[in-house]
Amino acid sequence: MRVATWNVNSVRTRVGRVVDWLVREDVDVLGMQEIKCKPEQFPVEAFEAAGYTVEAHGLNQWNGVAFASRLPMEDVTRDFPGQPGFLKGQEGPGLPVEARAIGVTVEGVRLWSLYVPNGRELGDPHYTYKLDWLAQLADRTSEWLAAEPDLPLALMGDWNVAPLDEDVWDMRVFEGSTHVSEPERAAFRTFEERGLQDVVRPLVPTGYTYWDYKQLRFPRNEGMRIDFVMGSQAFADVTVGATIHRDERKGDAPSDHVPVSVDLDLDTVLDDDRPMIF
DNA sequence: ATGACATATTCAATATGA
Repeated sequence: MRVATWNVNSVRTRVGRVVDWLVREDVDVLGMQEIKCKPEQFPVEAFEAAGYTVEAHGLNQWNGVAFASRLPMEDVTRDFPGQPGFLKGQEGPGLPVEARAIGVTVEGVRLWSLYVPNGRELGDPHYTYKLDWLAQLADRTSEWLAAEPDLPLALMGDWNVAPLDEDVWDMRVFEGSTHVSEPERAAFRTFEERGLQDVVRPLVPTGYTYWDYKQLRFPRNEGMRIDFVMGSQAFADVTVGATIHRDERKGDAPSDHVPVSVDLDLDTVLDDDRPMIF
């Protein structure tokens, strides 16, 4: 089974590219971020014509996440429990929850498509929101894995954090900026402490997943690695391949992010106690 | 110092992005 994540930066603008890529790359399940539309505006027909069904979560022109799958999707969950909300100029609980998380189960694998808040600037209320959002998600991750230690689970999406210095082209440019600050990196590492691991980096050690549209960032390869597939041990155990699809940043009207895919071998048997039958 | 570039929406000017 091939699973992928892609911040498409408007699915209505990108529908042709996205569906072409799904078919060309033989992708079974795609988690999208920044669909930038409501479910009723989502171009489902193009996906269905290619054999995919869609589960979308969008409230307005901002944010928005979705799954497209050619395998059945079960247990569709919009928002994660305890997901913090945001409203400009206001603080505290009870704020509107943005469309930044959707979970589905495919072939027994639990998948989340996540669009982590940007943070805007250090000290901005949106930065606090980002850290709270990640902390709450980490707590849910702990609870999910405590309940089901052998669950193949992946949190995938646009994390809006560059965990390592090498994940940006020049750390000097990011001095004092979001995405590389120690609190954000600590928030990201929390997921590793709670039992998840980046299943792509060991297989694809270098490469960016995002290049700004401005200032010739892509031609100069001045990018950032901020899109990740964070898998549980059971998910990592069945991961047999990974690809950052850099070529999707080329050509007409690309997203500023490229897709990241992982290949799972769900027939892999790792249980040594199981009798072998030939 | 600003904008660049791209996307959305009350189609014009603003919000958002990383």
